[in-house]
Amino acid sequence: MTSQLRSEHSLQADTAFLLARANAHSLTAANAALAPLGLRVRSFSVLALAVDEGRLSQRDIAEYLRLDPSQVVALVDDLQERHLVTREPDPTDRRAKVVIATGAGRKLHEEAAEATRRALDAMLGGLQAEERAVLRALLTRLAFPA
Amino acid sequence: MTSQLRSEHSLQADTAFLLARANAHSLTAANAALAPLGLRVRSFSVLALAVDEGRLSQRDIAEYLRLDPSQVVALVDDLQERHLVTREPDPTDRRAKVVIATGAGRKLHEEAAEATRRALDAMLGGLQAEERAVLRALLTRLAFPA
DNA sequence: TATTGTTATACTCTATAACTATA
DNA sequence: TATAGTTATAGAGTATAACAATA
Repeated sequence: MTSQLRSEHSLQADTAFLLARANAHSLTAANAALAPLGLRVRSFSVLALAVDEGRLSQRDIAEYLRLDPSQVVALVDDLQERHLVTREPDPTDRRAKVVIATGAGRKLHEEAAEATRRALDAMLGGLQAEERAVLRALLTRLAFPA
Repeated sequence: MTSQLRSEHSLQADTAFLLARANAHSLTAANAALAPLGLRVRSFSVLALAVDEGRLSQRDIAEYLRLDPSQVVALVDDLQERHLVTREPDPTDRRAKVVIATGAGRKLHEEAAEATRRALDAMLGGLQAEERAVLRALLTRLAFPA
């Protein structure tokens, strides 16, 4: 790659481009870290929500992860076949199914969370703790616009 | 969506997740802004590099955009068929082809850059100028690790 | 031997429409 | 009439291997 690739290009000043490239790095690292556990970023994300206490429906999960509800079906199917989550009926709405992690699911999630944390840490290695906090705060506002 | 989706979840503290969600918003907005011009984010990015003075080869473009060289072939094919770019032989390496924007390509790029700028502006609406600069600086370091 | 562009192929992700059962 | 989950399908994006021309 020529040295010009690190500067002088209009895309370099484009926040959307930087966001895409940073995300691509992050995705690659996270998927590599999760592969030995049989997970990918998306299945890990669903598992993480199932571990939390929110008792989320598939619809909730779809909205939170910006996925189509039909995609969540396949992700939950996979996790359920591996006995990592169960679909429980929502007592207040018989249409809805709440996704809950099993004991095995919680255990795997712990390992997976640690693996992704290490991968992210390596990627953020050049940033001070305060810079990381600022980045997280700014990204939160972009990720969840008012 | 329940109110719990805005907080209390482990993913909420995960910078990689925030990066992915912010990027998804950004991609959706940019693709929508580019659609009337017959471009998508990836073809726009290739066009933008062709407009710059770097005289980049397809290999350079692939590396910069984190694409496989074989994907750049298809993107350049499309732009070339629409007479927005040309492939010029590199005098210093007969294997390589330099991708250069035509006059029409430059004109369309100008419109497209303005459209994406507006879309990004809407997305960053909640951020002050200084916050935007900080975000851009931090993302640059993640996008182009030393 | 290694690299550039290319073709081919398979897999993942994204987007949409339609169906069923419930609300 | 609208919503939750599901099925199906097509298009976009990602990843890999192999080949010809050239370095």
